[in-house]
Amino acid sequence: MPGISIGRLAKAADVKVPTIRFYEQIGLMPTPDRTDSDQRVYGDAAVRRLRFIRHARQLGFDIKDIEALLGLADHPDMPCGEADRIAQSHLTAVDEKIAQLTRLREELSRMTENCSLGLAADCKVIEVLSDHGLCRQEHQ
Amino acid sequence: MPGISIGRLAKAADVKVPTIRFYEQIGLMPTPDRTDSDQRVYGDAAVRRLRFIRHARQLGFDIKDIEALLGLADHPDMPCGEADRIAQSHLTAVDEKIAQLTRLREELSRMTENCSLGLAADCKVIEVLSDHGLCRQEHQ
DNA sequence: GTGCCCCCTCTAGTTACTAGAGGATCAAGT
DNA sequence: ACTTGATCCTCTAGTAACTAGAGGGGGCAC
Repeated sequence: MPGISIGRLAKAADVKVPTIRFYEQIGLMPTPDRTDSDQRVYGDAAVRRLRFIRHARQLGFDIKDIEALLGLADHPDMPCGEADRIAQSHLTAVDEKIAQLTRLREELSRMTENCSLGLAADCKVIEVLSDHGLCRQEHQ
Repeated sequence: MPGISIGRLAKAADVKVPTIRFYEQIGLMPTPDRTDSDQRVYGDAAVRRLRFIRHARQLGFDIKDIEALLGLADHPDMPCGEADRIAQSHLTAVDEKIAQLTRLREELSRMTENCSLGLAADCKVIEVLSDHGLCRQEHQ
């Protein structure tokens, strides 16, 4: 009675089928039982684990971090400082990325606002790209 | 008299040496002249082109877009609507990315703020990851 | 029994580089 | 002239996290 196919697991966790096989291959998902005809069979634990993974991926955690977080989720008796540390450091990275993209947005916006839509010779977009000195922002 | 090595070009445009060879391989940089001992020799045009590429990459343009922009930069007599279109669509993509990251930031921030630093069993970070329903924001 | 969809494995492709092996060449100092 | 260290060469493989495709087997409905 219990046990769902890889396709049903994929739908249950909103993850594509090849991605599940990939996660199994890299050891992020455990190797499941198989039917006589070699088809994978999953239980509730697999659904929960895969949902956890999917959610963490959507939040931008990389797979190493997810492994660590899953390890903590599997051991509720362990202190969770590590989970907090991972989430905090990811938050910092996201903040930096936002700041960087905001600076780029500025420069792109200036480029396109000044574009005369005339000939390439007078194009601000190309001019700015050609001469870094024309851009006021510093890149890191 | 004229002509610099790949190492000098790398410094002049602030790009790593292997990256230049990679750009040559994919056709983004033209194949340079060589010395008798087969070492690459570059001129001013290469410096300008590589600086253009580097700046565009810093702004997040992908290599296909950079090829198109370089094509326009090489032909100042062409209309520049295409350059504007590329830059505009990249600007839109950057805006979307910023919006998405800002939503993620919110959720991450809520996760870490509520973390009690106690046992994993009570950890908000792990709890939120385990149950998507706990997060108010929708992911796309 | 015959579609049709789902499942299997395995390989290769994506992006934009980066790292390393293994060897040749150059420029400077002694 | 010799040596030393930096720089150059080619080629292969690795990175992250999948995605796509080839080529074939299995299961269920009509």
